Amino acid sequence: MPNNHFRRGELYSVINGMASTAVARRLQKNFRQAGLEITIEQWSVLYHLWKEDCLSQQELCNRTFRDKPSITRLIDNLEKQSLVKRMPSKTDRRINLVCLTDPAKNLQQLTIDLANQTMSEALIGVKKEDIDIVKDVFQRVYDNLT
Amino acid sequence: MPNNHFRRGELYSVINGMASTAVARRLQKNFRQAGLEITIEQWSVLYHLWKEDCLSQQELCNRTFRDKPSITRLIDNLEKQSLVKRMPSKTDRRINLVCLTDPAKNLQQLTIDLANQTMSEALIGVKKEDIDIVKDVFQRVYDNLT
DNA sequence: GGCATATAGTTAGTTATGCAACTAAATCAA
DNA sequence: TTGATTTAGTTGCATAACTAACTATATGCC
Repeated sequence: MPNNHFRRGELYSVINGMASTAVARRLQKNFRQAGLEITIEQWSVLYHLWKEDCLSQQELCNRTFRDKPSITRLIDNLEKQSLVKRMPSKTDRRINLVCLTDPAKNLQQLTIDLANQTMSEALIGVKKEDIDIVKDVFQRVYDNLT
Repeated sequence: MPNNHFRRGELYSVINGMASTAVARRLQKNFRQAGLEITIEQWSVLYHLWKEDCLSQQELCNRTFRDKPSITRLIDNLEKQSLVKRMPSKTDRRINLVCLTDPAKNLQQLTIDLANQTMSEALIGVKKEDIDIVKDVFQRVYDNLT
């Protein structure tokens, strides 16, 4: 039983260490080699805006699983690079709608190709069913804890 | 096919966002509620030292999947809290062996119990076989990229 | 022995994260 | 309508991450 218990801590350690470094690092590297100055965190925000433009910061928090200060600062940095603009909502003056600029729209295809390529490299030898299981497990974990 | 491709980027987004925040945040919170002042990153270093004490910083890099500057500063902070000590190796003067102090040894049982409890909460409704699949997938991903 | 190369660790600079405390606007209720 | 509560976003502070450049020691080759 102590052995069984210990393995859960280990699982945490493995998931946290591997997932959040190896893939992220490779993707970041591929971005840089392609001459792109964006971080993967910034990219994850753009990713959701490409799916649906002009989201509120709160909505970006929900979709990227980040807290509000993190999003505030990611948007700050994206705005400095002229990739997004904060547009005050007309119906609720508390809300900033975060909208893509034209340069950001042009990044979509290239960066998504790079992400696909990176994930393909990462997933060599992994069965499609297992990928679905990983997604289900993380969804369940997220639901359990929030 | 474009749709299929898009889903891999999404997978990255899901794994990175969910795994590295929800579980980590909960575990950190449980540590703090128990009056422990350590971060989960610091804990992950201690975790490997409890399994094998007096590892070199390079060995801690390998086992925690972190780079050298990250480990340098984690050890700096752990040393400030008197949880580890850097001991120069007698056979190779480049090497610091990182060794646990007595206070750190006393933290082992409590923090591992908290980690187990957190992972149990996180994994409610997840089948044991699926947990093993997740571990295998992440091992494979890590091997593919390093 | 002596020089090139590899390895262990540190430092500096930028970005990101979490938490707590804050402002401003909207909503709800008496 | 006014006063309390909720929601959206920002700011300050501490820790952690990556990269690149650095020092110091060890190893390998001639």
